[in-house]
Amino acid sequence: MAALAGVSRQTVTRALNDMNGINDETKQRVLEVSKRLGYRPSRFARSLVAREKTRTLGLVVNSFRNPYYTEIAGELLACAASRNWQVIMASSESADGTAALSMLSPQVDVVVGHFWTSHEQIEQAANGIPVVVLDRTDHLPGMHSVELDLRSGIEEAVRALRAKGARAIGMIDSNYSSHQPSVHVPSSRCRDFEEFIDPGRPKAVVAGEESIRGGSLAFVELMRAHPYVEAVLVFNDLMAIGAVHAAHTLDIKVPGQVRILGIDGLSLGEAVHPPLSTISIDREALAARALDVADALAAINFAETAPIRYVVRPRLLWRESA
Amino acid sequence: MAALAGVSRQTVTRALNDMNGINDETKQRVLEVSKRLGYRPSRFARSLVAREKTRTLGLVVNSFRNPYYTEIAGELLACAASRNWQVIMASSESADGTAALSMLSPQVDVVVGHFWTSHEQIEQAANGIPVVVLDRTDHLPGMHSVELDLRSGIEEAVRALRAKGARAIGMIDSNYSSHQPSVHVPSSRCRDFEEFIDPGRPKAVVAGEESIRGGSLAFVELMRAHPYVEAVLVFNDLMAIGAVHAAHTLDIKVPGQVRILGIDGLSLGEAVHPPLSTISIDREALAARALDVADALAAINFAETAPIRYVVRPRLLWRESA
DNA sequence: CTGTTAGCGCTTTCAT
DNA sequence: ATGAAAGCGCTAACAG
Repeated sequence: MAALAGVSRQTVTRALNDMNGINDETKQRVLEVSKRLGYRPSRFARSLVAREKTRTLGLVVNSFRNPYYTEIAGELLACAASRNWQVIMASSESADGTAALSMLSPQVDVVVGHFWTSHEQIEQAANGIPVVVLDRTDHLPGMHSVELDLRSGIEEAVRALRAKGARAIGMIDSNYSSHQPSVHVPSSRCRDFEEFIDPGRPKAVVAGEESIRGGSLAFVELMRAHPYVEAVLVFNDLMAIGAVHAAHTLDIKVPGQVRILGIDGLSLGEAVHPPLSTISIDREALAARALDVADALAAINFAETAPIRYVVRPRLLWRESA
Repeated sequence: MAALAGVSRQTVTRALNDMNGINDETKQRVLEVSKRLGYRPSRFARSLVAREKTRTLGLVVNSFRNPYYTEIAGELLACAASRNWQVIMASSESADGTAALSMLSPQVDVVVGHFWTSHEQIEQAANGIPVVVLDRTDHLPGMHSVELDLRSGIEEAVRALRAKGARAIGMIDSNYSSHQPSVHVPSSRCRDFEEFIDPGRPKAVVAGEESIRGGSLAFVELMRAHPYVEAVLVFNDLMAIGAVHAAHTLDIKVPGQVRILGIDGLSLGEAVHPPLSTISIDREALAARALDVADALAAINFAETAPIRYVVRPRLLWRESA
């Protein structure tokens, strides 16, 4: 304690926080001693007595390799800063996020993130801290959420592609949910898609890894197996960019021969040729809604409440690839 | 206090942390009451008394739109998790980072980030918290740092491009440091580059915005002004990807007519055609060194020390564009 | 201007 | 198995 080095507890506080009611000379002396001793006030004790407790939000980021997630993280950080929240992040790179969640839960007031596991597992890992689940199309009982109405976007997209003259429409899905590579478990995006396609037609669906390369490979496979397709809906923009590259390699004209439509609305999509058309997700709104939930919970001091739910609607962003 | 609702303080603690030495029945009763009241132990008081204080690192991310920074953030997060650090992030999107720094400083033990301002400004915003400066090529007096020896990488690159037969080598620089668009203030990457180019030759340097689009525009401008260049070093991979696109549009063969070499080593560079050659920065090492500093500081309990400095060397990654 | 007292909300230690 | 007391390191409020 720096108090030993001259004065009393309180005077040290006054000097370090430069409050008034202290002799300038004593202040200098205290500051000097504290520096010499390398003294640092404990942030724990400080926040314990602080009148206005700092509000901290935990964010579980799925992957720092997919710009979709990092852009959401960026939006959330910006939004959080403007609303006076601190953000502690953890990433769950291909794990299910519950590990990250249970690391975070003791340090924060609320956790926001993409979680693909069951309601029960999330609740258990949350350890009593409220969780805001992002981006699920299905609703988890008893959890706050900012959902995504991709279904309506996909319906609109299929209709629009038809209107543009595409007769056979295929899809490149993610193989993420398929634990054995041999059997494909359709993602919910894929299930929505299949529902809006005429049941009569053969299904032209191929799955790949969620990356640019995965999209390329899947596109090649799709065109080999179903050469008749005139439009392809792709699980996300990253894979769609890969598909555009593959089309270029295969010398297939986009959108002349095949229309390619991604999902996400990444700005990266502007960088390929032709620029990627996509079902665009309003990530700014997603972040803002998540913070709305956080603010609402803070207002009632994080007491138990009925789940707060928001839905964000995507919109079609027609660039050139479809 | 849930103690009012039945038992005493400690019994509540015992129940909530399920410690032993408590009747199973009382425990259940306490848990039930605490849930009904929506009771949450204060994380502030908890961390105050915790034997092992949680170590928290602040990370100032420059931009969530440039994968270079998000990938570093990802590496840091992973590395931090494995070494038992929490990470609080703030982003400084195009601001100078001191605002983010001063937001973070009361909440963390040490701050890591890219800072382009002066030593004094950083120190002031840090408010006594140690700072680890990343990626500067110049050294800031009295600050811990993980520096980047880009100079040697650029020298090697210029030499290699010459060896591959490129006679005139141009550069696309960032206009970030130029506050008026009309006068170009060369970045340090650019100054290094110019030093390794024969002083006799006319300088073929053009500056643009740090984005894919900025790279495209700058490439077009460069080829118009200096049609004789046979190789181009680009400020970063994002801009280099733009340059590759522009070359495609202008029908310039890469690497046949012009070799294009980026800086950063983004995996995104694999996604363009031809795949981008680049001066690759080992982001994993960068993150690891930053955490080495943090660990060293934690070991001496964040007392004042002489600056700790690491240097990370880049390596040339020859894919196909150069 | 400075020092003393009283908590912040929890956990640990020691009694019961 | 439970309760009482002490203290984590700080700051607010009051005394001197």
